[in-house]
Amino acid sequence: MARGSLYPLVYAVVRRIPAGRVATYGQVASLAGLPRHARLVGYALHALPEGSPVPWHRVVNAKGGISLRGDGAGHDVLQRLMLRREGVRFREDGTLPLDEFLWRPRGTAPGPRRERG
DNA sequence: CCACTGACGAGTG
DNA sequence: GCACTCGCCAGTG
Repeated sequence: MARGSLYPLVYAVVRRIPAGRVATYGQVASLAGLPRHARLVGYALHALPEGSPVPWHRVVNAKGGISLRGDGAGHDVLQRLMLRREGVRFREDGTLPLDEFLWRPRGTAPGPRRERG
């Protein structure tokens, strides 16, 4: 894959994330065919403009937390707000229980699968 | 072109 | 669980 064509791949995967679920940078990167390129995912989302059809707020780090830095626009707070509106709950630590809200596309199961609910 | 930085992840001690 | 290190690619000076 030629360099520079990675962004569209990342966006395509992020758009596949259903509401009420979250995905990690590494997971998105892997699904986009870019394993070990978690940084690229974050960088791609960083380049996303406001009003973009890409649900960037559904992407979190492997710790289930918001890694956003001080954008000055409060995007870090916005992400948590957007997720809460989708039914996602945060822990007191400010992190997310990936065991419950981690997006699990068919076939892949990066997290602990629940048996018999 | 080189060096540093940046929405990260995994391994080691 | 925390701190340190390496890897990966793109952007800026």
